[in-house]
Amino acid sequence: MSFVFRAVRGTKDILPDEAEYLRHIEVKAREISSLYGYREVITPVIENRDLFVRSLGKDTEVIGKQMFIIERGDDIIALRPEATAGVIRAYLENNLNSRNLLAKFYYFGPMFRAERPQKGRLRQFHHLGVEAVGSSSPLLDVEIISLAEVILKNIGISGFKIKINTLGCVEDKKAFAEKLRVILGGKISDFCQDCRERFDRNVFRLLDCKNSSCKNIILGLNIKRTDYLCGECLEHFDTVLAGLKNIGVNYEESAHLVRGLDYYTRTVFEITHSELGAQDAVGAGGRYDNLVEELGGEPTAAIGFAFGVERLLLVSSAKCQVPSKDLVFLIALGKGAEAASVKLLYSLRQNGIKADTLYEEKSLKGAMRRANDLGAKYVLILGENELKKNVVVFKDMASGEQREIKTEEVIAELMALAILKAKPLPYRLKGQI
RNA sequence: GUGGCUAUGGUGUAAUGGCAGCACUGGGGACUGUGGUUCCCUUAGAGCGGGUUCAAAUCCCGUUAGCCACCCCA
Repeated sequence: MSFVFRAVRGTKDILPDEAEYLRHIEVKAREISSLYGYREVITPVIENRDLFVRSLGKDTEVIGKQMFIIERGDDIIALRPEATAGVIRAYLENNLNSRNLLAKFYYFGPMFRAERPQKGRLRQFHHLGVEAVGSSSPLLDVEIISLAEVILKNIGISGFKIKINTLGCVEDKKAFAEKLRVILGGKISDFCQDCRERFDRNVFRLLDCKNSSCKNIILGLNIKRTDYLCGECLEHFDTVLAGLKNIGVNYEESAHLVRGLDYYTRTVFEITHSELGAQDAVGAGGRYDNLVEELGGEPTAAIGFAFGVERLLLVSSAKCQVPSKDLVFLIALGKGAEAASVKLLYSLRQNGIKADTLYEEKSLKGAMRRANDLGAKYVLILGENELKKNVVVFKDMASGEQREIKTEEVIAELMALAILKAKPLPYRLKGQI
């Protein structure tokens, strides 16, 4: 083949089969989020770069290496690597905080990170997430985690695992980081190269290093939550766990679970799926009680999570049936029948019946084969013979039975078939049957 | 970002330096205006750029992309 353009590195086309499934996930998630009282917010894909630097943390990898930057004059704009910062920006900019109510949002959209692509890791991918801004109640932590679980179950995904931990409030985090640096500082030469680099950037990361000798050192230190969390944070976490048990959410406590974005505080969680390989988190989230203040608002507690939609798509147990309307396939035979069949085709659609036809000249056999391939429920055949008699042939593909129906009665007869779920469109074309 | 593996019709694959083959899909036919099964015919291929060789899908270098692990994260 000659030269063809290709999708840029790390991006991919979502073709109809997959798109249909993606939208199915989206619709389900919307439905359920709405049941939980969340409403959609649509924020721009581009934001001021500093918004992300401020919220995610300047030393994080996402900020340091992975942002797509657009410079225009003096403006430095970034393609959003995640949505939470933008949602909080919108919340403050539009004074949604002024009513002093809990604000509950959900969102769906593309995110961008210039990472090296891998399975489950794209440069443009989609997040489906929720944020609840304005309460530090542990019941809200429970609600958010439950919501994540309910969405997964309702889109037919099983085999996932919810891991949960608490990082403590900002003061706790700060104190713990200092303490860790003191404890680990002396032994830093025993750690792997990666850990030595992480020591300054994000010392918590040493706690979940996969290197076995690092792991052993950490385990040997026997670090307990009670050593570094304040009473309030401990109580908060206990209430969250009790709340999850109360409504039957299965989780796994993971003392070493940490997050790579600076804004997280207190409860953090991650949902993993074993079918995914190295990039095994299908979703993650947590509290960020400090972020609203960090972005210029009053101190306001908040929590949220996001799913990686493409990762949900990779989970094979998720490949459930997407319901779709049954198709009526119209076959016109010969030039003489063309005008009448076009009229019939448009009338079917006007009446809410999913209908299609063949635009290329084909033998009846070829046309039938196509109807079969498309999974047509019924076939209508309109040729010279039928035209003369003012009828169409109506064939049920499953039973193979067929009969003639008077042209003026076709629409009414088809609409009476409940299986087609026909609902006429409100705007009517002229001259239909 | 680091290390590694891979790249053959639309798809999945075979051929270890010597005629690019198979299956599926697509198109046509057997079956004149009736689909699914079966059978027959048929279209279509080496990511890109160099090099070695009489000869390269095969060996070498570069590049691009995908994948795996790390890193990071959803």
